[in-house]
Amino acid sequence: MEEADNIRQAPRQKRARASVDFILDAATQVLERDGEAGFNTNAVAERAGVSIGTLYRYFPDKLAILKAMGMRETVAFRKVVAQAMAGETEGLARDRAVIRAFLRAFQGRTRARQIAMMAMLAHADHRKLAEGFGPVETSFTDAAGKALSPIAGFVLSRAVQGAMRAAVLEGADFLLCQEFEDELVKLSRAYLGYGPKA
Amino acid sequence: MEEADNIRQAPRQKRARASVDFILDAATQVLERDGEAGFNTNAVAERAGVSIGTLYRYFPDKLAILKAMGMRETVAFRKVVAQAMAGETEGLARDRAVIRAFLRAFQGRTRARQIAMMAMLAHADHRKLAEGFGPVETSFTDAAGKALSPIAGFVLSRAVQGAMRAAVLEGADFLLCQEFEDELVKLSRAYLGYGPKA
Amino acid sequence: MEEADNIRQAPRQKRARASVDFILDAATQVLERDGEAGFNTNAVAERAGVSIGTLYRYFPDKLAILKAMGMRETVAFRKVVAQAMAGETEGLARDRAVIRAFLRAFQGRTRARQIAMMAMLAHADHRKLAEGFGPVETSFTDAAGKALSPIAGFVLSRAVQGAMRAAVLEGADFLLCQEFEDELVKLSRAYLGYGPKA
Amino acid sequence: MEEADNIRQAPRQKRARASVDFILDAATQVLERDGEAGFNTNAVAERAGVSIGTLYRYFPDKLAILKAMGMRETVAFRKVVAQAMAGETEGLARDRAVIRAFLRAFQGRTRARQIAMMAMLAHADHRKLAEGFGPVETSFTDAAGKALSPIAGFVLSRAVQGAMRAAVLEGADFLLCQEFEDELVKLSRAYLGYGPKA
DNA sequence: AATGAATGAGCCTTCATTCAT
DNA sequence: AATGAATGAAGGCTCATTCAT
Repeated sequence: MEEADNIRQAPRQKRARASVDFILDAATQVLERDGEAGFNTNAVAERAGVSIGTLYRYFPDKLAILKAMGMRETVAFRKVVAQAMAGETEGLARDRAVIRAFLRAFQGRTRARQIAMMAMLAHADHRKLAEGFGPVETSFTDAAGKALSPIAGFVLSRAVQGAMRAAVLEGADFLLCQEFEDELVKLSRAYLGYGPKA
Repeated sequence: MEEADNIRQAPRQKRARASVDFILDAATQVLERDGEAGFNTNAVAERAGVSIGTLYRYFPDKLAILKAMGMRETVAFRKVVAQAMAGETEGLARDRAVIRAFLRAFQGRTRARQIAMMAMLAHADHRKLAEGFGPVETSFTDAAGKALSPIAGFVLSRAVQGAMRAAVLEGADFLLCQEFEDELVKLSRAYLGYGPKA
Repeated sequence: MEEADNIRQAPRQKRARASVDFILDAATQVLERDGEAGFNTNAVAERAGVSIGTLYRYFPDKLAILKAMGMRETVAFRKVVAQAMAGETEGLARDRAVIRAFLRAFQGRTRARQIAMMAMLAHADHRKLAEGFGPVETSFTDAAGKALSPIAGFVLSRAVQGAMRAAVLEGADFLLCQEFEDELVKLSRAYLGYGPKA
Repeated sequence: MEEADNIRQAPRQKRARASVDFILDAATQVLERDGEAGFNTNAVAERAGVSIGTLYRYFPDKLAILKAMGMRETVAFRKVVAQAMAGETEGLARDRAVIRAFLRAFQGRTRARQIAMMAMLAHADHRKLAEGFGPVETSFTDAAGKALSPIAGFVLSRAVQGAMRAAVLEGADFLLCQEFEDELVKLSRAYLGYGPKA
């Protein structure tokens, strides 16, 4: 209801809501299959099974689709993070849970995600994309129990994500190795001042 | 024989060498001025002061220009890193020197660089771009004097760069603050096991 | 049975009659506000406060709206002319009354009318638009009391209107000056053979 | 050289000059054949025998073509008028010569011209189109040898042209009759105060 | 009768690339 | 080697019109 920013017409009927989702799904698929070069409105509409006119009913222009994809991913990511933070993932320290959740998101379709991620990085509003970090940043406390400064929170969250993104973008083969996850956790904990063995 | 991947003809004469540089300079300027949308071969050629035909003598296609830009930046970055690593920057610890060199590179043209960086991230070959990290990764040793594992080297270098990139991409206003630099250094040292006061 | 040429369904109910008028009013406003480029069926329907489907109940296609606008203007013009001819405008010679009535019609919204007029000129059926001249042409008599030939009637009416239209289309600033009106009257009378002082 | 207003690139080579003329000729033909509805850039380019890209090399957009057509017609009209004014058309009074020149211009392709004229009226810059009248207006003198006031000059020139245009637009069958010409001349002379038999 | 979501033909325009000069 | 006019495939987008509800 309040995501109308990039949406031409708030789709209240379920049919309309479905159209938006079809289009976003189709956009993801097109991006994964053909890369950014093949990402054009006609292809997306066709893949979504809607007419080009319908596509333009819900998105003012091509870029808005890309942005909406970014937002949808971000929202999904936030949910995962929130779950991890809430300790729902039992038996795992929260930091490890968040990192693992992110890494697992790429399971199986690494190459495809790489393209989609690059396209998104190129066009999305990084400020908005980053909003999801807010809760993560503010929730961390260092070994002494002190809350992080805003800059420290920024550094930690972006550093961990930067390493994970780089692994995806560079097609690193250790993306799903345990050692990689361990090192990320180690980075986080070291920064927060927990002992190396924590 | 030594024809580079993306260069049609190895430019041996100085005039040709100059043309390539003019084109790359022009490409950077166009990207900064008009964003990726305005980045087209005709604009680049015009800005470079060469004909479109000449541009195509040196670059097989548009993408090659973007890739070459990425490579040139990378080479420049490597040089800075190498200098910092060599301790040429007197009175500064090597790690801090590298970080500072990177941060300073954005001084004054943050917004422009953001666009250029996004475009590059979207199209460049991340594997090749990352090659510059090789020396950095392998040179670091932890507090115990032990060399880092490849994955650990990867995590450290990408984490630091990830945080710096994010600051640029998100338009963070603390990009040139001392605290930001300090936190990056702290991140690096904590990960390597140096005491928090190091 | 009495289905007008450009009207799908003779609107007998007042509500329907009102819809047609709303649409025509809206069409005029859209044309004045956005020019011909912005003149599309969706915009007209929205401005009229009816659905696009309803618009198509009363007009078979877009062009019909433009034609109906032209006809409505013509009818209104005829009424003014008839009044002037009937001497209802007291104290003014009939010819001057007709000319003044036309000129006054543009008072206050010159620019808007210019666009509307151009659009109408471009699409309307000029033969039909001109029918309103019939009574004017045949009613004039020359100084000797002889009726005008059809061609002479045509020349006189179109000449006067041509000068007035040109003043609107060229944005002449003397549109409402007394001298302009005087010259038009003079033209008319001179042609009819009345002395220059008439 | 100074018509660059609507021309993207001053065509100095003869080939380029020819392209512009081809395009303008083609535009006229398309307009005459298919009306304004069929007047699209692709059709014009095809008819002109040039690629759509070439068309856009010389005209920034579709409207510019229409405007250039208007200007070309105006320039041609000016030439005819100038000739008539210069008395080159021997044995004919100057006013009659101008009128006849205009009327003859429609010979043979009345219907086609009507469409073209309407399209031009709808989009052209009427101020610019009217510039050609300058010399005509200022050259006329009344029966007493006195120059006309600006407004009187305007009224005379637009009145005569208005009647002629109306004949074209309404498809009048007397367009080329002698009586029509005679009445136009009579209108002009009566207005200027020459005796009815002049 | 009214609605308005959906359709899709088709238009304008861009720009990577070629090649005759 | 360089030039730059020409090409034309491709794609973003509009909007007149339909029809299920």
